[in-house]
Amino acid sequence: MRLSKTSEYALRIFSFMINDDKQVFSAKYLVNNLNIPEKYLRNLLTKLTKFNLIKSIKGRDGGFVFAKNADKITLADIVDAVEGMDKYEKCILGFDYCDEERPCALHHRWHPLKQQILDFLNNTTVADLKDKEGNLRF
Amino acid sequence: MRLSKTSEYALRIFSFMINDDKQVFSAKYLVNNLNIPEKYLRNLLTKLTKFNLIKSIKGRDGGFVFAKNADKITLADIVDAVEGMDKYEKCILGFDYCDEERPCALHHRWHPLKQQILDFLNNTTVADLKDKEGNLRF
DNA sequence: TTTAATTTCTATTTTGAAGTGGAATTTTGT
DNA sequence: ACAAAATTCCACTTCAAAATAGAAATTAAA
Ligand code: SF4
Ligand code: SF4
Repeated sequence: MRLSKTSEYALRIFSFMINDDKQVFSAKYLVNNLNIPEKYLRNLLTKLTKFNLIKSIKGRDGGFVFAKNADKITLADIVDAVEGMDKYEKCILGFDYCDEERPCALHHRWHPLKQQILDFLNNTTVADLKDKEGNLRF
Repeated sequence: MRLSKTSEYALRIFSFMINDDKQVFSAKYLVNNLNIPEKYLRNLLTKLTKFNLIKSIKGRDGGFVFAKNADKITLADIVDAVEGMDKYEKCILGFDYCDEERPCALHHRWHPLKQQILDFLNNTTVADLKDKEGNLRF
């Protein structure tokens, strides 16, 4: 699998937030803890805000909080906001259209696997990223 | 899944070749049948030649043929030649390293799926792309 | 031997993702 | 009111993938 780098960044932001005790996460705090270029991370946070995945609190002692409950934010939501999910729903051979009636030679082998990937992205939520054993990395 | 566009092109080349009766495929013939920019396709063909997946026959009436039996060419071989398989073996969160002892929060859910994808790429060969029902698209 | 049909080489341009820079704006604590 | 701490906005740069361009080299048919 190959998500865009920006999607990886975004997932790591949520993975970090759900596993940290803080309530409000300032950009500075995230910069210090995630290994992401400062400016790029700040832009990304703004972007995620616009897609209503996180909320921003401006001004002193401000920062970012989840915009909704963590179990309502799926990985697909995040990827979709950042780079769009379209690519992942399309053909592996890059054809313009896809006719289920007359599929390409890879269809039978690829389709079930692709479906599993989409299910994974659609059904895994940020809440699922919470470390329950206190042993994980994020 | 998201292969690079160039990998998609490459897969389509092989998918087309295995399903066409011709023995030798000139670049011109491929250009006419695959929807790929001419110059880009030509460059790609020489690249695939260098990786010994196809062989080139120069001069008049020349073209390209499989360099080995189609069931010895895996999808992973093709992707690896074109863009490298590294990315697909790495972490979904983009961490620099991956410690199996202390994995990230997604590991348990993602790893089996990733393994299936790698198996798919490693075990599917060009021969598998052959249309046996005379009904497929390529 | 000539010629036409090919592949090959080297270089450049375009495009979109990733990354950077700095000023403007908002809000809260004091 | 003031200043500090934060987000937001707009513009620019860098980098790699994708696409393009044209000349050179190779070969076999006629
Ligand atoms: S037929 Fe299936 S595998 Fe082939 S391009 Fe369409 S969706 Fe993809
Ligand atoms: S722990 Fe597993 S899922 Fe997480 S980065 Fe490593 S390989 Fe990927």
